[in-house]
Amino acid sequence: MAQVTIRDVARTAGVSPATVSRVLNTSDSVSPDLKERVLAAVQTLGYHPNSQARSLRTRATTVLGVIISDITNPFFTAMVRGVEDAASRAGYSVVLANADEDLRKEQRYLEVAAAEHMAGVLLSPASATDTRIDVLTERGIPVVMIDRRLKTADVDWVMVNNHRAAKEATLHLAEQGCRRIGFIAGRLGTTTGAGRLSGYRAGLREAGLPAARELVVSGEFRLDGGREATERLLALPDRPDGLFVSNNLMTIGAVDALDTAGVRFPQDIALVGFDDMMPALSLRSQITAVSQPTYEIGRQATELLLRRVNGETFPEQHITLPAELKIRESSVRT
Amino acid sequence: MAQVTIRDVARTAGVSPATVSRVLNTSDSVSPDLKERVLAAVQTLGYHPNSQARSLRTRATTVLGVIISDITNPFFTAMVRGVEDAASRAGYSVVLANADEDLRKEQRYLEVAAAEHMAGVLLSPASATDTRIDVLTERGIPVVMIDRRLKTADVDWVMVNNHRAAKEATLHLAEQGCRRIGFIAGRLGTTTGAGRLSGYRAGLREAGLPAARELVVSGEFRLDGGREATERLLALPDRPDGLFVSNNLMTIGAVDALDTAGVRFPQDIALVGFDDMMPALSLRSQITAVSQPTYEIGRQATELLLRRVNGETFPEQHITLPAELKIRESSVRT
DNA sequence: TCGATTTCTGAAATCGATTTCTCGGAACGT
DNA sequence: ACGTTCCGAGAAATCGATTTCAGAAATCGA
Repeated sequence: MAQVTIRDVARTAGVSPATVSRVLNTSDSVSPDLKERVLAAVQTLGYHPNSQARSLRTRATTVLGVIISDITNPFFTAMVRGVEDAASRAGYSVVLANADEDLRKEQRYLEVAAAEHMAGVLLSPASATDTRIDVLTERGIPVVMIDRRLKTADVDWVMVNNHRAAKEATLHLAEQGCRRIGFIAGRLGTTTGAGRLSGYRAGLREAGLPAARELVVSGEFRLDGGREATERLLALPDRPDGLFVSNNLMTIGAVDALDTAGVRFPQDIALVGFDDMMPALSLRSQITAVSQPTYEIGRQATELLLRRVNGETFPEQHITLPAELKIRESSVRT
Repeated sequence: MAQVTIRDVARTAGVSPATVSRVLNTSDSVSPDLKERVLAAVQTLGYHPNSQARSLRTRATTVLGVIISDITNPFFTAMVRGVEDAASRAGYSVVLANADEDLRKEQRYLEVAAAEHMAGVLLSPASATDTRIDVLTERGIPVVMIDRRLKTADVDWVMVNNHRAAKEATLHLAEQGCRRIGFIAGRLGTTTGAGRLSGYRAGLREAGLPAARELVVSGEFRLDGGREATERLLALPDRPDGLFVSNNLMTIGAVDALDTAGVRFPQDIALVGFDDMMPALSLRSQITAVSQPTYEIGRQATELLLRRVNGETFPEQHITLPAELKIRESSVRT
């Protein structure tokens, strides 16, 4: 119940607090005799240093924060695996916070990260323009963006080229003979949402297809958003013959809507998604999708962040990892 | 870059640090004039109190820790939603840690929670017998177990009655005419794993069915674990005619194995799972499953924890929430 | 052998907040 | 009008660690 402090250890070991600290932290030489007494006292008392007191003094912690925008999206949770592995290898712990695509919550967690003096933060911002990371940068806490960029701050990031990947996916649909390709966009306020949309448009242009405004529907990056958007596309007088959905959860919603409407793929409509589906969906049907190296994004972002944390200075880093279009049944017309 | 401290605020406001603290925290009366000057200084300097210094002094934080055993399991992430809502309503922040069913990682995070002096911790222990929460209880940090119990400590918990739910599910399969019901168990070292197994056995007994040892196969609470276990059951000379899978991810693996082997459900084998599947799987086929009130578990556990955090003392609380067997296509024989 | 250097250790300062203690002046009662 | 209470605000102690500083002892060199 009562907190065991360094003074208690010092007293039972018959030394000063300074010596205890030296034994536990520094490589300063302490006589073997005292060292042993200190370690014994630590053992018997069950002493754990108070990390708040420590980091108040040293101005350093070994905790990294990860603020993601949707914890129920397996894309993010897979990425966190990469983060945790890289962090624990370097002796850091990782705490997660779920901003839930909500700017207010996000800001709250950024403030928590600052107040707790976290060593560094990985952030997937809820908005490319409205998210403010000043509260961290002002205090010298390094930030690395993952998956999404922030347009209003110069900062490191690690992600895939969403524009290019979306363009490729669109061209693939065109090659399959699609003439009216519907696009289900996510939050356009994020760089992923916007980048994928512009990639889709570029793909249409390159394929020589007209860009019909009614073929683009946007919604939240969630299952329901995908379902509703698909329903709207299916309600068009001239239905699309191809469909590109720009997020994994939305793709599941889209499949559901297609099933409900009795629209088959790839026969009636060729379907391409973004991000690997949770394994579950692959059971329903093999769905063509842009696959991102999620684990690698997490790992590399963390290693970059740790270099900043350790005080290395180097120009802003922008790491683009390759995304791969995995062509499967849902988009291939025989 | 440089940290703005309470002294800086005090200096620019022309008052003492004590007065600044009083303005910001207490209800102690401060003359309107000074109060205004302090608030102005806080504004212009962009002062954010250092929460480490504060909690070093007050011995209190407003951060709750949630340590879960598998962040990629949507069961847990749904539960976290309930936690976050209840916590933020009370002005607390939530940080997550992923122990990954690994006792060493779990212990590390428990130590982090203790060292960071978190206000309270919600824990879903990796083991019912080997997880040690002393590091928290010794320091007076309240802990509430969620989803899984700990046998070695007297502590509050919130969960469903796994034994009863599993028994009900088994009886349901028996009612559908199954005579040889296979059971895919999860980690038996957890109370959920063990409780579901004992419930299955009780169900067999009550239905008057023999308990064949070879019909029980256990594995990790993961997709692969479910797939492999199912393959082993299908390889039996006398195949089961019913299958009860004790976890959601495992159920997905089981469906995959059944598909691959060309075994149809419910025709060839009646199937029941545990936990709601991620929405994705419901597309594949409507699967009968024991459904848990995940959000409620998170919410109630958090409210319980917050009562402890606020110093209320009351006897150990054990809250059992109702699980519901949702009967769908996969188990119903016509 | 004696002074200079190194090694080890403890006392005290420090990190940034909160809170107790203290004291001067205003308000109050009789 | 005088003594007592109350109130507001600053000085200083405190939380639990690390780190600088300084001094005693031990080691070294000539």
